[in-house]
Amino acid sequence: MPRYWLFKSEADCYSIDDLAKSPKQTTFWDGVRNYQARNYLRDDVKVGDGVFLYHSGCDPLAIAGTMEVVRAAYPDETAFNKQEQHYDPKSRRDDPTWYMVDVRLKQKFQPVVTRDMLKDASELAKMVVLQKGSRLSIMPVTDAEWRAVLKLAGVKSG
DNA sequence: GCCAACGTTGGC
DNA sequence: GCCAACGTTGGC
Repeated sequence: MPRYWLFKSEADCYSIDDLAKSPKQTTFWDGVRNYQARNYLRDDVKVGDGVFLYHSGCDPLAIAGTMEVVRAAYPDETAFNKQEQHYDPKSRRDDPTWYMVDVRLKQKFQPVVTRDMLKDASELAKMVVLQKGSRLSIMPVTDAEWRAVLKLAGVKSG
C-alpha cells in the first residue's frame, strides 16, 4: 500500500509549473535540511507513494497538485557542492547527512486547493500542514486526508 | 546536558 | 512587515 505525503515548496522558487516543464515532468527533490523531514525522506518515502505539492510563501497558499515518488532516497549531491545554496560541509560522501527522492508530476489541480479550502474541511482538521507552527517541508498525510483533498480538487483518484 | 541567543520559516 | 514557533548553536 502506498503512503501519502505533502512536500512544501516556495512557489517563487519552485512551483508545479516548473515541474510540468521539466523533462519527463520529473525532478529530484533536493535541499531538505531538517532532520525530521530527512528521516521521512530517507526511511519512509517509497516508490509509488503519493505526494501533494504545496505552495508556500505565495498567494494563494495552496495544494497545487499531486506527484508520484519514482525513486526512493539517495544522497543529496547539492550538500557536497560549495556553490549550492544548501551546501553543508558536515555532510560527507562516505556518510551523507542529507537525502533526496525523485518525483514525477501526476496531476495538476485546476483550480488549486487553497489553504482556506483545507481549513474549511472538517475531515482535515488534524492535517499536519494546517497545525500552528508546522514548518516541516516533508509531512505525512493520512489516507483519509488524501481522499478528502482529492475530493476538494474535484478529481477521482490521485 | 542545559538553556539563552540567534536565525529561519511561514502564515497573517 | 510583523511576529510566533521552531531548530540550531555554543558557552558554561
